[in-house]
Amino acid sequence: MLRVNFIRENKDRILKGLKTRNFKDEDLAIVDKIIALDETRKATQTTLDSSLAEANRFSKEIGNLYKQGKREEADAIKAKVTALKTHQAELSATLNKAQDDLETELLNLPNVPHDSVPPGNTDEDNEVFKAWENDLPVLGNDAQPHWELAKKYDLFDLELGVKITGSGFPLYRKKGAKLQRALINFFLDEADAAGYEEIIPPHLVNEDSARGTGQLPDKEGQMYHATKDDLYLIPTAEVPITNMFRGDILAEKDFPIKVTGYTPCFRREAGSYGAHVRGLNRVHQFDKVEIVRIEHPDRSYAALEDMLKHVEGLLEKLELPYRILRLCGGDLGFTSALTFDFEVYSAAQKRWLEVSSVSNFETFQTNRLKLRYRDENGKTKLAHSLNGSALALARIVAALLENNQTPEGIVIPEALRPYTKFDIIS
RNA sequence: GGAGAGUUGGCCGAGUGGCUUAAGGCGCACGCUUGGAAAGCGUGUAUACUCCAAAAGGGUAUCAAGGGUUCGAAUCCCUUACUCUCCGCCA
Repeated sequence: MLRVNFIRENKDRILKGLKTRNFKDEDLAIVDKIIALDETRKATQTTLDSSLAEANRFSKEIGNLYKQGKREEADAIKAKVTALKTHQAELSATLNKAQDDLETELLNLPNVPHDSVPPGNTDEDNEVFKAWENDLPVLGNDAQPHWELAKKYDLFDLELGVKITGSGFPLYRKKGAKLQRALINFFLDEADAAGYEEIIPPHLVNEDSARGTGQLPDKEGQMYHATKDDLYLIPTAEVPITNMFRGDILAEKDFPIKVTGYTPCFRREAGSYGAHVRGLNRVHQFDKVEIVRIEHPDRSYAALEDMLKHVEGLLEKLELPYRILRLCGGDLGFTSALTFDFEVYSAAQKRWLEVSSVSNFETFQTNRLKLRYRDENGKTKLAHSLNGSALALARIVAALLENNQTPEGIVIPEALRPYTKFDIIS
């Protein structure tokens, strides 16, 4: 959520940003609407405040008059206060409505894209920020997609997942289960070595948390909702981790804040179907190690670069062909200012699979979260928040299985062997 | 799940309707003092919104959250959340 004052002061920038996100001309009116609602809110607030001040003065006077035994004078003033209160009730109804309307409109306004965000409508318009310079792996004609390999080596069982839960809930077994555990530990160790504090957060969050990072109301349909207790299953560790700092006022010396955590992620993915969702390409539950940073605004883009380097390092150690995309205006998430997606090449499917998304949200999340810091003048300012997958497992597994298949079995990359304690799946 | 007791500023803690502009203490910051430090003394010490061109200075709201009673609520009433104790269930 953007601040109203920011919108007032940067109207042209906002409009330009909305155009990058392909807003139609008639939809740009939202900006003026927000400013108008805020005018109403301010004017009403001022009137109400002075009326309240008057009533407060009267009340104090009544107390004094009673003490002096001047009951009649006190009663006369009481009547005045009663009259004021009727007016105040109206004003506060107007104020509440203006605030609610303003909030609703603000929730509909996405983040301002960074200047480097390219124009475009769909994922096909994303800019290849860093291409894979080497040759892509070419497998023989007998190469199998990961869902076939999983059957061959008994690595995961989708039918059993269906029996236990439903489609999209894979059950990993044997070396498939061990591979999952190995990857999680590998990713966590790498994040730890890069200075991230490891935490294990709750896997269900309350409504305030879901709102804080922007899952509500934007992506309500994406989350599993435990209605009896009004809790949400987390779609990513970003939600509990970033909300650790909700409402905090940090000191400058607290920066940088770097936190990592492994969690399962639950996503409803309503409406998904077809060949692209086969196997592990798109599932309702997957494992992910997330990295989150809370940064000083001056250093958030340096932090973003640092995070890209970290994710690149992981993919290089896993020896997977990857490329980095800079998301275009049409594909950029609602809350993000700048997002880089990482894709690994799945040689058997002959397509790129998204395995990581690294974003700078600037103050969009921290405004909702009320996550601030005190600057050198003692003034509170909004911090910047960033996060990235480092990494999401299911598709990494898919690519590893496919790319590393040999007649002898699936070869485990060198860096992962200390974790799997086996070199090959055969 | 049942019964009871609680929730006050960064922290501890007083506060049973107007003397609260939330006492007192701790912490923190600055100053005085000191060769330097400690102690001591003094001053200051929340957040949000808002008024003012700005600064200075005002106003409003906030004592877990929301609602109510009252001219007036930290204080009385209702609802919810959370914490603690005991019981039940339980890895």
